[in-house]
This record gives sequence, structure tokens and C-alpha cells, in this order.
Amino acid sequence: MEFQVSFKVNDKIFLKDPETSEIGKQIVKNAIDLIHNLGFEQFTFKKLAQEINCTEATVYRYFENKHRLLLYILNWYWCYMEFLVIFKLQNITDKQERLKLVVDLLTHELPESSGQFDYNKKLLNQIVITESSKAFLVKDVSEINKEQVFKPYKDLCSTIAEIIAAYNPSYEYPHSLSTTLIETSHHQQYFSVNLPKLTDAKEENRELFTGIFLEDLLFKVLK
Amino acid sequence: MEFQVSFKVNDKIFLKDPETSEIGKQIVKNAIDLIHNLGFEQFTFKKLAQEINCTEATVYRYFENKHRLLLYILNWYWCYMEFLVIFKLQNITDKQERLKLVVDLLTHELPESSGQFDYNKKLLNQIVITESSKAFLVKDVSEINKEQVFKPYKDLCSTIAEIIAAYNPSYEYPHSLSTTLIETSHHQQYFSVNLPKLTDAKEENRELFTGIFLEDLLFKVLK
DNA sequence: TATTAATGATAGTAATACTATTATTAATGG
DNA sequence: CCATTAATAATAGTATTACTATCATTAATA
Repeated sequence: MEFQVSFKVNDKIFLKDPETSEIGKQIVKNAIDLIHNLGFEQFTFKKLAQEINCTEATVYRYFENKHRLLLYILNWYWCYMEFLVIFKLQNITDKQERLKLVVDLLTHELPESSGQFDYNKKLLNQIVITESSKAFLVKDVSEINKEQVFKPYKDLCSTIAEIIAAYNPSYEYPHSLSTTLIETSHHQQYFSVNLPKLTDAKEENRELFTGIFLEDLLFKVLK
Repeated sequence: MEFQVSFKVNDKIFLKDPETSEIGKQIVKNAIDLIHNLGFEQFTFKKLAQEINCTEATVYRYFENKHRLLLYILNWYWCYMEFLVIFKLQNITDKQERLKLVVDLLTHELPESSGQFDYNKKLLNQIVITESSKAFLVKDVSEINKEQVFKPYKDLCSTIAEIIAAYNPSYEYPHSLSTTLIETSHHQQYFSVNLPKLTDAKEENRELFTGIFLEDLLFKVLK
């Protein structure tokens, strides 16, 4: 027996819920492939429509623009990551162990779950590393923030901040440390592959290195 | 008597050196204003040309595209930042003091220098915080990296890494820590203004807070 | 004075980021 | 089973973006 986990992404992000139709699922699935292959800047709805043999207009019925589609994908990831954190930490009482598991989750690819409806986790991970900051480094960030489109990221940040605070209640910057862990995990992995002079990692062991670097940093900061 | 500092930016970044003409200087100066006002995505060469009453074609004679122009601006910043680090640390032998000054420089606006030819440092700072990761989070990063367009960032990273290594020679990840300081400085300041739930800072004291947060982190990590 | 370099003026193209309209098909409800 | 509705296809069209090209004009220089 299996159980399935699904996430309700804020429905202001889409015009029509892509989960409710086959073509909607194809849009998200192929968007992940295409954003990974082309990079977000070169990715267009026209290319996506060609990929899944539908019309551009159809894609526009699901998402206002490609930025919203990126947000949808990232929200899915952030929700899933928060779920994984909570799930994997269940029954683990040792506070140090809990933090170690958080670092592991943040620095390693998502596990391939067996759910029927499943995104390519390897590509999703790459997209998060390379494109996630483009979701919030935009001129209208304050506008779209009102629509709660960053809630899953904030929730994840907050969940990790609580685990930090549980380990060391006197540490004063748990939220900043939480986002530093998340963002640094992305940057260090990206640098190790693309700009190796900016890190001490080697490409071969980027996930492992990033985990070791962050764990070392985390426990020294919280000591 | 004054002395002036100028930086030779890698000449593969531009087609024609904007420093060599009045209109070239106007292009860079107004680009900083416009990128700040519109955000990099909405910024176009057409709008820039309108701003300085020249033609789009003229702008294209200086820079291949807007990404190169952003790189030019960022390279200027990175060079200037490295200069400031080296300059301000002259004659300071206390290794802890040296690190503190680095954090100060990374978290506070650039000083308004009195040079004749001078960019708006406040806006430049904002651009670095908001747009700098868009310079390297691109699909063709490896291609353009071969043209040495990230050398100034790497040099800055390396300079700071040396200061870290001087403080604690046994610390194993000085480059990763160096880029973590730089990137985290940007993110925490950005979050404090735009997504305050992701940080413990308040907007009012974002520079001060980010400095305190990073200094605390740095010295605990290197202890 | 002739030459060259820089810019302006103008035009044009392919791609992007959409919006709109109408026709067709599929699903559902009575 | 028919009528209705919803979803999509097919098609068209617009404004903007990201360029490239050409030629005339002006300014600087040799």
C-alpha cells in the first residue's frame, strides 16, 4: 500500500489548476524539462506549446506568464521540501541530529518518490539551484508578495528556523540563518559546477561538499 | 591634491570602451539609473537610448546586449570593492580587525568618492544586491566565463579568502565562506526590504543588521 | 583639404509576449 | 439522446524586444 502526498499550491499562481487536466500536467512536466534545457530566459510558452503539441493560447489559459509558471514549480518544490523536513524529522528527538538531517535534505537531490504523478526530481533540483532567485529578484516583488506567492518559501524558512531555535534558543538570527542555509546550498552547488574558483568544492562531490561546508558552518555558529 | 582610481574592465565585455567618449559615459551612468528604476528585465536599450537622446544603434555599438552592460557595471563594482578592501586594510595588522572591516565594506553602501567621473553609489549598490546573480545564473555561464568576464568577482572572492585564511589558516573552506559572505550580504539586505519574513532584520537597519549577522557568523565559524 | 571615426536617421526582421475570435470536440446533466 | 457547457484548436493580430543594416551627416585628425 502506498500513500500519496499532494500539495495545494496557492491558487492565485495559476489561472486554471494544471492538476485538473492531462494537458495541465503536461504543461508543468514539460516546463521543467524545457526550463532546465534552455534556461529560464530562453524558455517561452511558444516553445512549450510546440513540445506538447498544443497551442500557445492553451498554455496562457493555465498561467498568466512564464514567471507564474516558474513560481508554481518552485512552490511545489518548497512545499515538498518542507514536507520532507517534517516527515524525516518525525520521531527524531536529538536536536543535533535534526539539524544534520535538514542540511542533508537541503544539499541533496530530492528522493525519487513513487507517486503516480511525479516530476523529474533531478531537473527540478537543477532548476531550483539556477532559477529560484529569479522568482523573487524582480521589480514587482512587493506586489506579488501580497498574493502570498512566497508563502511556501517562508514556511520552509520558518520550519527550519524553529529547528535551529530548538537547538540553540539563545541564537538571535534563526530566520536569517535558515535562508542563508537554503541560498548558500544553491550557490555553492552552482559555483562548484560552473564557476569553481568561487568555491572550495570539486564538481564531483558538490552535494557532499556543500553538506559538509554547511554543517560545519551551522554547528559552529550555533555552538 | 587628489588621486583618481580607475579600473580597466576586461575589454571583451564591451565592443567599444564607454570610458573613451562622452556618450559612452552617459550610457553607463544612465543604465545604472534605468536598471535601478525598471529592474533588469524591463530595462531595454531602446529606453536607455531615449533617456540620453541617442539612437538604439549607438548603444549597440558599445555593448553587444544588455547582459554585457550589466556585466560591465558589476565588474566595475567588483573591482572597486576589491580596491576598497585592499586600500582600507592597509597598515592594519590585527587579523580580526581586518575581517571586521571586510564585513563592513560588504554590508554598507560604497562611499561616495569625489572623483570627477562617478557613478551613483546608492543605486549601484541596489543593483548589485538585486541584479548581480542574474549575471552568472545564465545558461551560457561556462561560455562567457571563458572570456574572463567574472575575473573581478573571483579576484574579490580570492582576496577575502586570503584574509580569512590569514585569520585561521586551518579553516578548510575560505573561498566558499568568502562567496557566502558576499552573497548573503545581498540576500539578507534584499529580504529585509522586500520579504521581511525571510530574515530577522528590520528594514530600517538592514545594513547594520546584516553586518552584525555576518560578523557573528564569520567569527564563530573561524573560531 | 582629405580621410577617418562616430553618430544619427531610418528601415527592417525575427522573436517575444501576449489578446481575441471562432470553430470543433468532449464531457455532463437532465 | 439531446442540449449545454467547458476545453481546446486554429488562426489572426498587436506591441514590444532584440537586434542588424544602410546611408547620410558631422566632428576630429592627419
